[in-house]
Amino acid sequence: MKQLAYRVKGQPISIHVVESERDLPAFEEFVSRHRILGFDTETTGLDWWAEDFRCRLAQFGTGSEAWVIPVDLGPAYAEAVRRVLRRLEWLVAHNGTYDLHVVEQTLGIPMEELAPKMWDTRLLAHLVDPRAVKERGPGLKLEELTKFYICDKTAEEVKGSMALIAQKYKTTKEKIWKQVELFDPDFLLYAGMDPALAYRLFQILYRLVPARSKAHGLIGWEHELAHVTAKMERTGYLLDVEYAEARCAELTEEQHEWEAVAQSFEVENPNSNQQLVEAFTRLGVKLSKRTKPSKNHPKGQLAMDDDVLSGLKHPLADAVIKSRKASKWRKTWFERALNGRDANNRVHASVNSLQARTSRMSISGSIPAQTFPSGDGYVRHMFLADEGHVSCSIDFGNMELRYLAAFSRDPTMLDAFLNGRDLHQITADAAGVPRKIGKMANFLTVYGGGWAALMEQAHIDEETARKVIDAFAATYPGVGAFGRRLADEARKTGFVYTATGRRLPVDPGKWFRALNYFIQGGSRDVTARAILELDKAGYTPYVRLPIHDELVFSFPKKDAVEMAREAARIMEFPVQGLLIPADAEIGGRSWGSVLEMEKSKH
DNA sequence: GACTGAAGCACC
DNA sequence: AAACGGTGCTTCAGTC
Repeated sequence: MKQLAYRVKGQPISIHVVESERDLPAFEEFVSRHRILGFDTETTGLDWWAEDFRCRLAQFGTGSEAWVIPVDLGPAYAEAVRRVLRRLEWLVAHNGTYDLHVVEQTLGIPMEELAPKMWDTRLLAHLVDPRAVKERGPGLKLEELTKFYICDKTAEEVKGSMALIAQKYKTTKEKIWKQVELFDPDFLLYAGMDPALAYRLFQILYRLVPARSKAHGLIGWEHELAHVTAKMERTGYLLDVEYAEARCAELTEEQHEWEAVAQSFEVENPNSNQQLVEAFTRLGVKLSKRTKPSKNHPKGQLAMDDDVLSGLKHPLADAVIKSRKASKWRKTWFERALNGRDANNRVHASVNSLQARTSRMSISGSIPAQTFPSGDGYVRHMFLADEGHVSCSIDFGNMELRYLAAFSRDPTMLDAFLNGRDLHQITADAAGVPRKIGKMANFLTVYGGGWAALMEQAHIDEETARKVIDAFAATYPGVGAFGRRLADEARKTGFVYTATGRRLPVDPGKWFRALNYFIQGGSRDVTARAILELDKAGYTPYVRLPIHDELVFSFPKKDAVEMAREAARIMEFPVQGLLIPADAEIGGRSWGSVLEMEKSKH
């Protein structure tokens, strides 16, 4: 047995490293003295679905004592870890859903068995303060939280250690996890500290969760939700490899075609705005739009975005737009999915159930689904319902605006939804503008936007924009009053509380954002509720992804209509007496076909 | 090579 | 009085 020692703010943490099977009884004796322990794993990478994925170390610990078990050494170690995981009453892990995948894939304990007894410090941290470091918050990563809540120096050392180890092995931070010697003392120290820090964070964070959040049962709720989304991650989404590869080839060809055009104007790299500005200046084209001011460029740089380029009506501009797009679409969506697929051609997204500062979920990794182009099925076609299944999408109708109507109690807005009137048209009529602009004004209100934003977005003059915003305020006075109430609360307390008792911090001086946070966070909770209710009804195996106000399903073909109807009924939810309806759309085999089906109806 | 900020673009 | 909220990914350009 190897012993390592570390100090956090003068308090010792002893790390015991099991080196042979003879050490295992001492480890199990340690565990038997505790009901709850911090837990973490070190693996060969993050791709838990890969065939060559291995768990290398498993670590357990209290705030002052940690044990490192080299599970990669043989079945006896894995068996001991399995026994211990099953015996412990509670586990504490940071981003525990990842460890649930690891344990399931490499040790064979189903997620369903461990999930009910796992506490996730990432979820607790979010309930305490959801802000990223960039937003002047504590952040959500273990290192960030360690720095904020425990000790600067420890965070730096632990964070920096893997980078140093990678240097020592003359490799990259990405590859080090596979290459580092199992008993490298630096690696063992890094590994042993993790469960100890998670354990300490748990003790600190639990009592910092707002009483109001606790009273609403948010802690348990978020844990349940995270486990359901982890099951979705595990299921993965079936990839149409042929289709994806064909699109890659197509887009590569397209990109080269347009790059050649750009080169004929002596632009080597269409992604370099510097080169583009030079080229257009050479060609005598006047540029004026600037990007927002920054440190290095106090006046902003000359903008080269789609808006500017398409306005130029120049063959170079056209080529740049098209080559940029072809390359981005291929790399971000098709290649990402192809590279992330498992042996069964399934792709596993990261569904981060509690991510944004407003609590919205995010989806990242191999399926950044929240950003898939929505115009047609070009990208979504690559995802297939299972064999014998069809794709189905169920989305909430007007979720955020209904949520706003329900809580603001504005009579006109409420009436519009209760009696099936066209809200966008009502706003448009009040201002004497086309419906499209009325719609923009409605959404802009949810975001806290004013006339300037409307002017920019709708390409209208200032006078018209002001008129529309004024008309909105006059038509829905309850919305303004509600927004002011939330802003006042934020000004006094620094926070806005959502209907589920979640505390969301608002930046000083930006109190108007309280309304958006309330709506955005509240709407997310309606989707979260739907996910949990669907899980109880046995629907999780059919759910592929949540995307804000939409859930995508794969249903057996013969039962699809009935299952879709039932799922939509489960999802629908009344807030403050106003129903947020859910509408099901069934397509063919591919996700993209749902969009086509929808189009053909209208 | 790693990291960061900015710009750009894809969404709700 | 006046305010466009929230994501993820890629690339460039500059720094360490």
